[in-house]
Amino acid sequence: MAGVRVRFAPSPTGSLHIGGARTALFNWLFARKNRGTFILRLEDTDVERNLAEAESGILTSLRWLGLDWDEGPDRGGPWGPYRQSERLDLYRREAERLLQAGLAYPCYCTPEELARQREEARQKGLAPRYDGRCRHLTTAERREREAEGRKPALRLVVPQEGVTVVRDVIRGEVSFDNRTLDDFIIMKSNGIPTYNFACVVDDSLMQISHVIRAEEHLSNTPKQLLVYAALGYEAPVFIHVPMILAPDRSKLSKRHGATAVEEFRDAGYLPEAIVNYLALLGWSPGDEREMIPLEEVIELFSLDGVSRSAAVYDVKKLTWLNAQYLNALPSERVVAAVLPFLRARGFVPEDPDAATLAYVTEVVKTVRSRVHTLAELADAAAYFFTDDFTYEEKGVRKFFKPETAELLARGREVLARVSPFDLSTVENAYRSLIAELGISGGALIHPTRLAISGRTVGPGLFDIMVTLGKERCLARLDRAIRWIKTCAPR
RNA sequence: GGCCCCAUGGUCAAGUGGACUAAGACACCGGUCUUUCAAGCCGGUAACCCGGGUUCGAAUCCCGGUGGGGUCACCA
Repeated sequence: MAGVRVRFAPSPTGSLHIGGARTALFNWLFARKNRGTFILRLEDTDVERNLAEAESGILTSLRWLGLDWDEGPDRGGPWGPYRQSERLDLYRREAERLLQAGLAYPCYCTPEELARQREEARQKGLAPRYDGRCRHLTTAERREREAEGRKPALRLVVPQEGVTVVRDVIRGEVSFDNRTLDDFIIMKSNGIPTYNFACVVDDSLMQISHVIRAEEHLSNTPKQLLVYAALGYEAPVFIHVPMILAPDRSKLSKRHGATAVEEFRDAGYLPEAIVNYLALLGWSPGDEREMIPLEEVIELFSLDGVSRSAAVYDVKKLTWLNAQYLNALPSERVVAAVLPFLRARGFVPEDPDAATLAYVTEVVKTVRSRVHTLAELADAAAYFFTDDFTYEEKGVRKFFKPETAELLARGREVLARVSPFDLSTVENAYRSLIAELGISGGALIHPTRLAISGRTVGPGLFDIMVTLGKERCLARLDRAIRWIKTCAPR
């Protein structure tokens, strides 16, 4: 497909949530698949709701997910600027054209008056549409209102008959009776355009070829089509993708727990897993795999595979996929990702040296198959970084008997002589001791695990030992022996 | 409420008139492996919203109903 130009156009009123991320992803995939251009545009025309930090938060989330844009507010591009608040003169120019052509007109009704009109209509059981009362004001009447100091909003002249047909790649032709539409506002009285106007002006001027957005915008599309027609611009191809719903089947919102990309990041999810999961929500490559490398997703991506029905997102599946990635990704990648979590817990310094990094790598390899998130990984690995841990109470009851001290002392003795301190040598030595003592493996292994990790569950004991290193193992055994002698329950 | 979209297990989904006794995955349940917990492996429970058509034949096409969702702002 030649000349594909798509855009993701969030408004900086909050953080990027997974629904927005999925829309951005589909746009990005479509652009990359078709060697097109992915544009980021900020729709910051709502002065009231704009949040100062929101813009950088959204950009950060997008970058973190790996969804890079070719044109955008931070890097410019041939059709900029890419912030609507910086394009006001463009909208005014286009609005003026419409006004001159008689395709738009000033409306002097105040928001209060409009609210009252809507209320009245509702009382009568009518649709709350604007009745067009300012449409045929004479020049004198307009002047009169201007004299009162009224600042007009601008409305589009909408035909009161016929139908507007939206041609959507996924949904086919969707018809809207023009009588269900009204003369909607395109420029607010403060000189700032409304969404349906700014969006069309920008998509036209920025040469957008395909508008890929969530289905909630489907009913906006006939209005926008009317704007395209009035402006004399050709409409792009529309693709309304299914929405992502919360587990209770309602629209995603803050009260549904973690929904923002940064929340998932902070909870220890990998961008690889999130992107993979999101790609599969509302789209299917047609094969049976769940884990698909991004490069392949790009290759396989097609609008044909996008479904029509809304999808409920399932954190459990995301979590499962995250665990899959934790195990499949190169360990260096996992190390890099887990470092912030280790720093936050004070386990590694701000700027770890090569030896520390090598150690973290071993820890990651030892622990990663039994956790689902980076946060869990860091917690599960705590005893690899600090000697300051307590013994799990139920473990103490079960495995730390007075006579255990002697058992651990024997283990320590054997361990002290082990060389080299590698997996097979350590295991062979310990197993020999077990055989010699004529006890079950668990009888020695469980107390030892508790002694060196403080826990009753975790990686294989010998893996822990080797990763931890001889000195720390011996020290911890000594400490446990002392502890049992002084505080073990009788 | 008007308008619009949608409808396969709890969830994501394959399926485009016969190969459907309906795939796969998550979750759940069992088993297996094991020093524990995971992971892995093996197995199991579980779905075509309902009613009419069309057709030799319908999960698949049509109509109606029901259900869910979206949208009706000087928000985007």
